[in-house]
Amino acid sequence: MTTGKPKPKRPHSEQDLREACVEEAFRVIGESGIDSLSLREVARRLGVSHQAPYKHFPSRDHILAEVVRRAYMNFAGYLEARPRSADPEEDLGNMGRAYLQYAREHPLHYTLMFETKKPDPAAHPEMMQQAKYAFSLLTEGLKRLPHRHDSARIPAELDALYVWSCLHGLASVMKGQALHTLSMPDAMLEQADAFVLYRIGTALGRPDETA
Amino acid sequence: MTTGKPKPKRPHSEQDLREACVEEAFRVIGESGIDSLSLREVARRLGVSHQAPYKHFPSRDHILAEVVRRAYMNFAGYLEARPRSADPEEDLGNMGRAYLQYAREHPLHYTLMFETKKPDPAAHPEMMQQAKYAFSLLTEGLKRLPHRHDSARIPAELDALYVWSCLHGLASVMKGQALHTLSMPDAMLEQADAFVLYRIGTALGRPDETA
DNA sequence: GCCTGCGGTAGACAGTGTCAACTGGTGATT
DNA sequence: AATCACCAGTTGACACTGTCTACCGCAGGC
Repeated sequence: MTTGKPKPKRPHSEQDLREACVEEAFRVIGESGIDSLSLREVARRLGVSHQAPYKHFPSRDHILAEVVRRAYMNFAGYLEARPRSADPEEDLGNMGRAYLQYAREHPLHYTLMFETKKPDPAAHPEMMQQAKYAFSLLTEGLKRLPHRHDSARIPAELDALYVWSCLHGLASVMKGQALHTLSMPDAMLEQADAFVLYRIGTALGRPDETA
Repeated sequence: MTTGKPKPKRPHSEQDLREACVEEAFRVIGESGIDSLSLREVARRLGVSHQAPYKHFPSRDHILAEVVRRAYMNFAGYLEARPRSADPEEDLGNMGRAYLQYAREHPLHYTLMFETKKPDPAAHPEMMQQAKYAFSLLTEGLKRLPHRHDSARIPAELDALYVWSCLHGLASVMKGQALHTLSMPDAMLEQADAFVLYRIGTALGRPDETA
């Protein structure tokens, strides 16, 4: 009887409207950008009333927090799926490449994690849980490095912070089209990833250099 | 006669309403955050009609672009006011310290420059002009460095990009309270600036180490 | 003396997030 | 079995936003 209804999208088959909201939110953000995400738009696309999503999320920030949380999850999964290497040095390089590659291939997710005016981390701890985990991957990788001259004095977390700063800074800078307006030639930009990783290697005391 | 009017603020004495708008916008952003800036609020505070600012700015983005442009100007000025040193190495260190210090002391301006969803750089070239200038300060500083083993092959812009990535990444990471939720102890955070600068020095081949 | 333009006002419109009240159905309690 | 509570969803409002359009007064140039 009611099968003829031309619902805008699938009638969110089961009671998984919450799930559908999050997915649709991702889609909207991907199409129209982060700040043009509106719960009303999401509801409209899902063919439900403008207030329906609020039965599953207390506020706009809460749905955003969930979206960001999934971005962190996705990111951590990507880092873990990097080509593994028995050599800690090389493995860390793989992680660095994976990091920058992720930022380039999934600018949407990356923006969500780091660039977006996030909905107050303190208020959404479950969101930061995933962030913690992703960061721990880097720290663990660094702890596996062969001992360097200063490794006794320098905690791995500090080096993790350094490496993360470099990677995040580069990814962040590359993503914005700032560099094009800074008239940096494309040929140089293509080298950037490899070069920054090279410099990081130097900073950490690449073994084949100190030997 | 009309002196008794309790105008919300000064009656923007001259025809410098445009100027007053920008200043008030800064104030609003400082108080309520970047995205709660509304031209209506600005107009209200200035005691003019909600449409008055639009006589000076075509759109909300245009006033934001002007605000961001001034942030860049302010930032470049701060970098230039750093303690100067005849030694290029030390001078560059001073610049790095100034960079991080600015990010810490003027989080509002820093956010405006780098974290904010900016109003399409391509559409507001005068905004990016200031950005270019600030970046050139760094590049020039690097070009003044004593020649290193690879300075022939590596253009200064690439190293500028590396250094900027590190600095921006660190500043960006430190500004968000992400690190506190990442349970990094305060004592470590206090060392972060100096440590990252130290690592950058190593990466660039600190002279007293290669000698 | 007119007329044009510029800075300002006032009113409308389509959006938005969010609050409040209502509704229909389902599961548990009595 | 009847009742009750709750829960997902609906509708309607409110205040707020950016932006469009029309209006108004007053300056200066012809």
